[in-house]
Amino acid sequence: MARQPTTVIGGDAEGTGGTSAVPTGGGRAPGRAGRPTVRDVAARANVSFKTVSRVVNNEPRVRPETADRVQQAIRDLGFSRNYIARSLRRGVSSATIGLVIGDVANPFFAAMARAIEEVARSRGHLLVTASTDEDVERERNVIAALIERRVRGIVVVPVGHDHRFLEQERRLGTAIVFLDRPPGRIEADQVLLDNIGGARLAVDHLLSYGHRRIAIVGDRLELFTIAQRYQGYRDALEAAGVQVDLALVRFGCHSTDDAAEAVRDLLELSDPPTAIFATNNRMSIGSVEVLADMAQPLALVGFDDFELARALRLPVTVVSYDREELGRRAGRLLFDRLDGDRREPQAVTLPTLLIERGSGELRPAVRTG
Amino acid sequence: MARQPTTVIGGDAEGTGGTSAVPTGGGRAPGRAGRPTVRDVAARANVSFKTVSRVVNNEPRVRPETADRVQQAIRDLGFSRNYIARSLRRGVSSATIGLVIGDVANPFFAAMARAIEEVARSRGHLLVTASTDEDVERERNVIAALIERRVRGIVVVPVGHDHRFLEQERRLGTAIVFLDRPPGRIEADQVLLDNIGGARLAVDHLLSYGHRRIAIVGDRLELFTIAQRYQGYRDALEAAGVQVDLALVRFGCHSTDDAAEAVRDLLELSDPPTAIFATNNRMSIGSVEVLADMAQPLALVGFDDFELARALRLPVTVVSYDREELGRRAGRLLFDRLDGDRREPQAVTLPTLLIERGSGELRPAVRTG
DNA sequence: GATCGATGTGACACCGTTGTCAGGACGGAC
DNA sequence: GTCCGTCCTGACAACGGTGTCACATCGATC
Repeated sequence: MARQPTTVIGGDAEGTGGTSAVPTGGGRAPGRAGRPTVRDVAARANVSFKTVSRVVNNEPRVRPETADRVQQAIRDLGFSRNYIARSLRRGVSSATIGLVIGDVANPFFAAMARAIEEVARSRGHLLVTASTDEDVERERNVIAALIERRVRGIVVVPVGHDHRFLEQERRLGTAIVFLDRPPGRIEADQVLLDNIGGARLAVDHLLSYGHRRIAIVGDRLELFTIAQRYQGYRDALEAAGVQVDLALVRFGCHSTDDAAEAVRDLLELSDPPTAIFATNNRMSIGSVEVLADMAQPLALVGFDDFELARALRLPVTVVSYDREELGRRAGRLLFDRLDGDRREPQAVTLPTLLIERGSGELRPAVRTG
Repeated sequence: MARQPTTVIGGDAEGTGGTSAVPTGGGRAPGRAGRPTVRDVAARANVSFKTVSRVVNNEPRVRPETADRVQQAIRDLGFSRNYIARSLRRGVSSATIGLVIGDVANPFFAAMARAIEEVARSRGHLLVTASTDEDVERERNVIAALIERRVRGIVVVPVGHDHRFLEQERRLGTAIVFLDRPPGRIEADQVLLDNIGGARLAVDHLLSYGHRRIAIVGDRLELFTIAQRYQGYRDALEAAGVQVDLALVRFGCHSTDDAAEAVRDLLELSDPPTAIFATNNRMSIGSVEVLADMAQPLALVGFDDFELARALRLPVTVVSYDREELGRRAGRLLFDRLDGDRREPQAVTLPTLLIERGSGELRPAVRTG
């Protein structure tokens, strides 16, 4: 190792004064500046550039000795096939698919991204992941950017409610699969979760432990998944002959703090709930922070599992599901389309599962009014 | 909405029998099959295809009326510029950069990915993210795939210990920045964490609370970051005049369960530790699961913060740092290079920070031997 | 009225591959 | 020796844009 690179701790990388360029190293570089092309390799191996192409693509009908010479030249020059030119010529775009999600840093999306990447990898494709921050305009921009780059397909967790602009794209050959939320105003492939069934599972569970006053805490009701879970909540109560008390319905919470606040507020009611259904993991976490400090905590079931749910002071019972499977199914559907599947748009709905950990198995406390 | 898409719950998407193709819709499609090109637009707008190119690129010197006509034709045909062709001609690759990490589903990597994506976005670039699963061969394959696609630069959290194969790529114009771990056998830009300093912070903290028998629990010592943290541990002890007791040194744990096992084992020693330094968040979680059940828990400081660390039964004191900043710095360094920065390879090291939550502020229990 | 510069547009080559087709070398059958 | 088929190789167009250069038009200037 020649010498240590300049070190800068913290701060805004002060210049080091040095202006020496990165050493250009030994003379392997091809004649012209820039990357070696098939022609450079051809010249070195004394063949036509078409023959180089044949070798690179493992086409038959190349004499072994010729192929060896070409391979050697490829190694000598550090040639790497230009996928851009290849894609252009082939008409089909680079072996790349796009993923449009709310935020990669959110574990929910990250798990799906990983699963889709895995499917893509098994098909020799790379994955371009773009975050929308749940912003409709960004969604459109990002999708346009992916289309300009001619990705072969796009998996999208949609934000907007009008995706007609994608209809034409689909006709032109870009496969599109909607994930976790349905498309707006077009028919298209979609992979969703059984939100209604999952919510029913949660609420039925609480009902079976004797609860009748069950609160629901959730994010914005405009979000498809949240609306669905509310639906399931109402269905379960109705089926049990319990009337929905709107005083126990709290939507519009976004952060864990919002949820904690809502729960504290519920506890102040003259006729407080005995159980809480939290419609996503942020709601669960916010709720459990309040409940865990109580001598006789309310029961709690959350939708969506989260790491450490079992390590908390009050281990949280949740409605869980397979995040990876969601991504995997979307990925498979996408590649099926690319393989020429021409069936009518498919809608896949994945099941949920209740995991008992304690918080959901608490019985209503005896009223000490 | 015409009719509901076919619904399939769970299982392996049984065929629906239907074979009707997605309707091809109204006649807007260009003359030939496939996507409209500049030539199609030109024909419709009665201009040369070069003029279309001018309009698309906002070049000056196009009469407004002409531009309007072209814009209209673009809308009519649903034209989207082919970035692949553009890239080929421009010589510079599509506005895309690559990110090579262990696993997107790991929150540590996901946070960095998000930060890098944000930098890329502000520069009009998209991000291709690829996971290596910490496998050396996959690392090489993935990097080769990125290079074939001519990404403009690559940020890599390296696995292997020999990256000489990248030296030539860098000469040929691909910017490369190493993140979180240093490159092997080449000099290159790198953004690292102050692992040694962070470990000293943790151990000094425990020493200041009176601990002398401090155990260390960690993953494989071959991992750069773990080795560095071990170094910091030894430095701190040495500076305090405490000799390292190898009985308290436990490496090779990978899962949280491994860590819990190691901690239980440490407790069985005839002269057990009074405190534990966990070298990453899995180790912290495994340790805290054991400690939280003790009447008089050992003190614990972990390296790397994790969600809910404060909501656990025993809130965990950690050495934290800014994951996003790690990614951001790497992204900025990358784009600086793409902007023509020719300084010698830079090494940025980011600082760490101790967050007190309780577990690290426990004093040694009085021996009741 | 000729000259000039600015403006708007088009013709054409080129980026680095792959697809098509043509053709030379060689061996076997007649 | 001729013919044919197989095997190997090369010439050239094409993919869909961008860069360069040339040219037509037009108003201003002397």
